[in-house]
Amino acid sequence: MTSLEDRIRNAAVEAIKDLYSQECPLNTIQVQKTRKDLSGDFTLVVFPLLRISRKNPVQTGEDLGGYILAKLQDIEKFEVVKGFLNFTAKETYWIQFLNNVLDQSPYGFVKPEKGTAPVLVEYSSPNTNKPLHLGHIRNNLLGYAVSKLLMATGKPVKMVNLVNDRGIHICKSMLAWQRWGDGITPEKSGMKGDRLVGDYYVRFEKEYQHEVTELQSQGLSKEEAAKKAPMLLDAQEMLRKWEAGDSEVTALWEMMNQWVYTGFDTTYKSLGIAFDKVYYESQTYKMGKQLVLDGLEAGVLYKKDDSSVWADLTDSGLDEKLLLRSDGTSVYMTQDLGTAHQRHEEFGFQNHVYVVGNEQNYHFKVLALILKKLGFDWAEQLHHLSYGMVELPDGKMKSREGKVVDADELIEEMVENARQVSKDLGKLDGFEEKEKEEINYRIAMAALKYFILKVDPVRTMLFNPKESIDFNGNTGPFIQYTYVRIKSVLRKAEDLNISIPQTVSLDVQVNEQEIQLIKLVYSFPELLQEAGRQYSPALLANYLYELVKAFNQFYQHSTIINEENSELRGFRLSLASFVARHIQDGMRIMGIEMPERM
RNA sequence: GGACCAGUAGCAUAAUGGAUAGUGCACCUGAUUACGGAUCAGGAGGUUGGGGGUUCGAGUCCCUCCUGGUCCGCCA
Repeated sequence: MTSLEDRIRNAAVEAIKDLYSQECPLNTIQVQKTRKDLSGDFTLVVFPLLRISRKNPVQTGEDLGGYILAKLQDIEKFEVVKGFLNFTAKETYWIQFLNNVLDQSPYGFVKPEKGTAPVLVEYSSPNTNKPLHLGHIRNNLLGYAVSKLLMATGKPVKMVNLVNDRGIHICKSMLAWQRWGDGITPEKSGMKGDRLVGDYYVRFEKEYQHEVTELQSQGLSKEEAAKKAPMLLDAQEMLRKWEAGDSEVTALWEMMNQWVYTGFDTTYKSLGIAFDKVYYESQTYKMGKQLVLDGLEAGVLYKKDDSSVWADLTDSGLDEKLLLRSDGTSVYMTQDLGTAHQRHEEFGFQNHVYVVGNEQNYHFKVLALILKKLGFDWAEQLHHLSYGMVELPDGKMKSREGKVVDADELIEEMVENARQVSKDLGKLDGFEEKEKEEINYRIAMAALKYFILKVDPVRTMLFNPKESIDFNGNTGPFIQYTYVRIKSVLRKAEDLNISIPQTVSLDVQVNEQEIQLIKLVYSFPELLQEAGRQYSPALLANYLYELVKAFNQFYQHSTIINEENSELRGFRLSLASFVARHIQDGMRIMGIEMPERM
């Protein structure tokens, strides 16, 4: 069925043809939702058409409004306010619309087309030398939600993770563990593996600073001291051994990385995220070299006297970028060129989304430019989903100063808070302990996830632990609460053997709140598409909040079960039941699960 | 030094170039012997960082300045 907005657009084109004898392209007709404080549902903006009509805005609006009203049966009336032509749809139009979507589940989602190339979403991408923190949480939640969002708009998605499991930072942890670990393991210490390894990374930095200070007191400059501290030299030596495949170093590296992975798995599981494929930099860090050599041969790259290889990006207003060191080895950029190429060969992706913080804006700009230089047209299909940092009320997180919000600790803190609120309200009294825990966990994660995802990704966001655990207002638990209340009503209906109709009568007298609710629902499919286009779960989050607010208004205003008119009661039950499913489906995109009671 | 991003009530945030800039928290006032009050209704709070420009119309686009952040490594 063509949407009413589209039919208004088409009718407007015809009207202009008939009334003014002019051709008017469809896309110049602007139809949008009417502001909610004015009467009407759809607004046709008249201003751009004045050139064609050669009349004033009000007269033009009247002309078009009269024509379109006569043409479209679903229009009840129109009104011209200044240069805006506002149409009101008939109530039966909305009820009919509801009837059409009642059985759609999930409503508004587009089924994935078979045989189309996937969208790759790379996210998480942790280093294996320390546990995940709040910044990673934003990354993980965004990556997962965007993936689900794209799936809901009909795109097949592959979620991939690129683990940075090699390099000097891992060697630092390894070295410190070797020296001071005394053979400790996660099992012996009872610590999560990623935490244990992270502690030795911190230990390294601490001891290293001692050495630097010591050297400085012997008269070296700060820079020299930082370069010549024995521990750093040892770590570098360890990295060289690792690259040479030294069996002892490799064994240590494998063992400690494994501890970290086990720890990460726990955190990933708490966050409810997963990947279709995991890449490891230890296996990809040499990639891309051949691409660069090919580029060199083709003359799009160049070699300096010391035989290092560079891309000249000055024609794009950027710098020169190193791609191969003078000893012929790859750098980070080279590796990313290689993995992008490999993934394109492997998946033939239609798009590749990189969920990476905005401090790497330059990197991804350069990545695309170089791929383009190398002759790969699909460079344009790469998209850097750049998100802002998460700051704390007292400023930025700083790993070195220990000013980080640990992911596991934060999650536990959120759960503890949910426990407290549930306990204070006494709503879970009499529930089994296991069930309580599950509910509190869902509430806690809803609070955390929603708090982070409702903010536009590009923004630097402030994470205030005190506010994030708020369960009122524009929060995840508020949305869950609305869902739970609906479910409670539906259970009650079932107990009373009141059935929920599959279709509702067009004759029911609906009220303002009900119409408002249906109109919001009507706008969802387009909103979902827009959220997908913008890679923005925030749009979805804010829609869902609007939706539950509208439902709460309806719920407060009208009785459902106790409504005496059975047709009206049926209508309200169908609407409520539909909204419950709709909320659940929408929240699931953001990785948020609904409790049945709370 | 160069480049990129952001700046919206006390705080946190929303707004395909469209109407009187929405919303939450906090603050004030009301509503219930409840289909679950973790709710709803109402109030107060704004020169959208400053200035200029484009447009019928600018928080949104352009220029400029201010503030904050990030990047510009033979690190990843």
